[in-house]
Amino acid sequence: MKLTTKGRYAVTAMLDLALHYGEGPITLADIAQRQGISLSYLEQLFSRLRRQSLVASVRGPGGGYSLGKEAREIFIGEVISAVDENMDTTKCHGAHNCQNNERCLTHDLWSDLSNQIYTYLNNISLQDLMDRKAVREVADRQEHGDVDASLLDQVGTPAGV
Amino acid sequence: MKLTTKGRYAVTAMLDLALHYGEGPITLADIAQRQGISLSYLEQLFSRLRRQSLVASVRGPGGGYSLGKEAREIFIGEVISAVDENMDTTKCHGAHNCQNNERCLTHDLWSDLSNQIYTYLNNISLQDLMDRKAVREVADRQEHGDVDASLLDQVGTPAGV
DNA sequence: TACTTTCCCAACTAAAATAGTCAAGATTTC
DNA sequence: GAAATCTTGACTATTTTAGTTGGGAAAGTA
Repeated sequence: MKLTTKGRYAVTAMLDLALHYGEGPITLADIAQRQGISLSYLEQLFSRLRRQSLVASVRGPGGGYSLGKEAREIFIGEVISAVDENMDTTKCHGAHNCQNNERCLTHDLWSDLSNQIYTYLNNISLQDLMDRKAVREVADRQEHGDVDASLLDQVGTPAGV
Repeated sequence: MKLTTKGRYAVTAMLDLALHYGEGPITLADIAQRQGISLSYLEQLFSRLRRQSLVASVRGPGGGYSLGKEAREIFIGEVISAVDENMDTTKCHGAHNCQNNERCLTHDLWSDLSNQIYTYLNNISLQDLMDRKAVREVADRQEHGDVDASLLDQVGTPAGV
């Protein structure tokens, strides 16, 4: 199973797009700055998101990205699938050849778990996230940039340290 | 989040122990052969399982490993936690400093997902797995070794190919 | 037209994690 | 004392992650 920074970045960036809906195309540079994600890395991710029609792009000055469909029609699972190849936890990716071409002892366990996670993430839309109070608070903070000055010198410190 | 071969191997090996309960200590060599896992790698995993008292060991000839408590008291989540350091999906591992020392946009999403997975895996015991029909079938197959001869030359082929 | 802004794309790379191997040793049984 | 088994730590190859680099193509603006 893969649920890494790649998927987190993709969902975060998509949520950023959703939160700025109505302001015209949003540039990756804006997202990169607001969400603290490398611009070049975002470009890679958006290349995949675009291929899945999850975002639409406009080139040139004033251009940028916007959601490919409505926020309530885009589900987290889709976004993660678009950038990470799979969210399957089985070794054989659904085939039943995990061990010597036969099903391994725990095949169904991982298969069930995958379904569980998949169902969970495919029932949460970007709109659902936007409706959450905590998300709106963070978005507000990012918007007005009223960051406590005492924290500014810690920018760039690895998370979790 | 980490749900990789390491965790899968650990659960599979523990389930093997559970299935052979009552036969005295089981050697890692047996498990390695039955489940197709490298012996040295199993040694690493069991070192951690033993530190968490999930297994008990007996040295010397006739020795091996047995479950540290009853199969119905050992939960999948425990086993995975013992070998993988964490199954958290948040970047900050529960702290709220994901972005510039503040909570990132999607913190709660990953936090909720982690709880979901954690709850799921901590409600399935080894005994539950043993009670599953599919598991018993695979165990039977492994026991009697009646492997289709046409498959034998495919042993060692990478899964999923 | 020239210039700038933006998306687009492919190749490269450093660091970390994964999935092991290898070598030595400690216990116990026979 | 020899063999079987666990125990430990260090080493290693491969893959993945999380980027960087460098070029381009399209579109708007002067």
